[in-house]
Amino acid sequence: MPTPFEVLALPLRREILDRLRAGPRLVGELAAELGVAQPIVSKQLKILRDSGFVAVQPDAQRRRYALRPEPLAAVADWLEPYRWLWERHLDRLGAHLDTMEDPS
Amino acid sequence: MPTPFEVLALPLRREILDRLRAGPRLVGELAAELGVAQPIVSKQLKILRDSGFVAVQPDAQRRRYALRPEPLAAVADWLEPYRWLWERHLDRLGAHLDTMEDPS
DNA sequence: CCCATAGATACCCTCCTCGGTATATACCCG
DNA sequence: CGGGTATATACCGAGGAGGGTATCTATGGG
Repeated sequence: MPTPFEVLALPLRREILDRLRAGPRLVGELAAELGVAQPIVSKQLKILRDSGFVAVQPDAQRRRYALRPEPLAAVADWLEPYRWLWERHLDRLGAHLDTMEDPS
Repeated sequence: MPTPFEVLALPLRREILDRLRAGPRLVGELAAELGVAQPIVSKQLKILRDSGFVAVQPDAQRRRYALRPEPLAAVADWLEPYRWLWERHLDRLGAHLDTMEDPS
């Protein structure tokens, strides 16, 4: 199973997630909106599914895909210790210096 | 030039960034800490350099690498519209519903 | 000066990913 | 049931990325 970072590396997968932000979508809807062949969307959705980015709700032959938070939250968590880099307010920097230690 | 997401996809590159959080490092120091051959570290540092994640400060034959904020901030910005997914407080959700629109 | 040290670059080889196309599967409807 | 629709899967081929090793370049020290 790929890491969330590897999953987000492909632009098409990020675009699928962007679309799903506006609400759940069927495979065919995504393919049409993105101008991509359906099997390609299905393949990437499988990767997004396996890595927890999306969930499926079957409805007869239709599959409705929706966002799931966990992997995105994991990426946000990884980013957190870097925040002080661009949020250079002194209070945050001070908090950073308090918690800084050599990552093992 | 690869996107920040593609750069972060490789675990070794993320580990390099993690080390640099504790302060600037020489190439050899990174190689030793990570248990990786020096040319491999150099190659990944070049990618991190070209994509703006790190900056170099030459010192004779030494090269001191340090973190740079921009690409990490860009990833954080991309994540921002997803935050409501896992921070499900009603006020944030309300703010989300106010700004939600179909991404073109 | 010459050697040692630090780092970058070049080259090779393998493996995996991605898109494309064809085909299979599931399900509804008439 | 038969055809059509919606989606998944299989297979292929090309390209690129990553690690390994050898070598080049630059610089300081004896």
